[in-house]
Amino acid sequence: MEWSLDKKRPICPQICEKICILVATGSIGAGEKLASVREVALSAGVTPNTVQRSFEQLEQKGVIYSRRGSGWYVNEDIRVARETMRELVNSKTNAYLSDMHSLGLNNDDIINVIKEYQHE
Amino acid sequence: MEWSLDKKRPICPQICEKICILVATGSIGAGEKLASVREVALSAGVTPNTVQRSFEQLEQKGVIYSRRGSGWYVNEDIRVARETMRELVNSKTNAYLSDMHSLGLNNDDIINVIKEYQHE
Amino acid sequence: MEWSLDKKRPICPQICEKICILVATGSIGAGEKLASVREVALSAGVTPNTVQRSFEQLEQKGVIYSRRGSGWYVNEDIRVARETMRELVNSKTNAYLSDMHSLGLNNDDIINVIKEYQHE
Amino acid sequence: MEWSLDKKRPICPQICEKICILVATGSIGAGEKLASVREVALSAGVTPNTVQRSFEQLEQKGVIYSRRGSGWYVNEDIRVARETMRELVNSKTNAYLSDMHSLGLNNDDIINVIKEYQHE
DNA sequence: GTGGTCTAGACCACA
DNA sequence: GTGGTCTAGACCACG
Repeated sequence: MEWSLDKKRPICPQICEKICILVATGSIGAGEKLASVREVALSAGVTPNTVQRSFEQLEQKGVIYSRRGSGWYVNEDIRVARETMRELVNSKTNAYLSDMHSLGLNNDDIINVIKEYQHE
Repeated sequence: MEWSLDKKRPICPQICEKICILVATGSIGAGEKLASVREVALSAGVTPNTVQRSFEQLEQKGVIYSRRGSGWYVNEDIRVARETMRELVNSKTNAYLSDMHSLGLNNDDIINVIKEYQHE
Repeated sequence: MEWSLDKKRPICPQICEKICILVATGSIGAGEKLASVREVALSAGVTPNTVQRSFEQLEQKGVIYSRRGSGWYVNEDIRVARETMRELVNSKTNAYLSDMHSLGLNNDDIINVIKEYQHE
Repeated sequence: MEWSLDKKRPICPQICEKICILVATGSIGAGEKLASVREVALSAGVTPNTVQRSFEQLEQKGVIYSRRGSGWYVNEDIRVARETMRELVNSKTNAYLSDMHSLGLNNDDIINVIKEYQHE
């Protein structure tokens, strides 16, 4: 699995997001078992500690859950994952628009800039 | 001057961006003297230390320069400021689009999301 | 580690130079972890703040880079450090020769002056 | 008169040095009248305040002296100016050699670097 | 008055 | 533990 983490930004939330996407898009099915903390840590090039904390945060959100001695599993109800994804889109879009506005761009400017990028 | 800084985010880059906009849009003319570090600090409600760092970063980018005991001045060539602003827009847009794509949105989705937000 | 800093001159560039030399000469290997900001501050007898600024300046030159919560690491490519050192030598030599020339010394005079000092 | 001051470094000592050289080399003769503070300030592009302080420092060293209502004059004895110049050479050379040594260059290296520059 | 540098100490999120 | 950021306040030389 390719994680392509940005080492300049906090690792933990990045891992949370990646897994959320995998769950929300069905790449990891409901009820399915996740790779072990150690495996994820190895493949992502981070410490198991960090992966553990990511999983715990996802558990708290209700995306996954743990079974002692067995591992981590995707929750049967993946609506939480989808909702989390939607919130991510919202917050990132909000932040982006806010940034662009303070950089002096109006709504039309922003749309144009994005379209330029997409055509490249 | 109204700074309207978001205290939840790093102050330094915010000040850099604000000044950059003022220079790039001509609100502060080429060669013109900026408000002193202490004045900006007072009006922005931050420490002179923070303003100093912001100005130094802008100097290193070639947007402004300092004269000891005299003050900070806008560079004669404001193209640097314009270029810096453009780079900011680029990097932020790149990051945003990259995030949206990894969240599973395609180009049309992104445009739609943004338009939704702008209508609110 | 012995820092032997000259407290009469700005500390920040002195730390930058010392680190640069250690990297350029291989005393700290490529990819290797540096002592923490706090450790360096302690051993050098300065504030962590100052060390932090030094490291950031080295990062911006591409000599080292940081991993949040982990530490500072030497860049894999140490050519940047070597280049930075060479530029330091250049700029200081340029400034020195320029000063000597405006003090009325010609090339031979300068060489002689330096040799005198070295024999002391 | 061409002053070619480096705006990034303290102005006052630069003016002092320039005048010292003019006196020590005889470009301004012993007992001769200097240009007025205002004239120097104008031609050098600095404030009269700065020139005034430079002259006062030179007076304190015994290089020049003032006659109320008349202006500033070179001291009849220019040995002080020559001595001051020599001290400048000494201190700058000391600083330069110290810098080079901390950059890891030995005596031979330094001589070589300087010769390289002079051949350019 | 101005910029330039540093100290001392705090708080935060991250590994 | 680590880096990242900021506050508060000091001192200096310069204009």
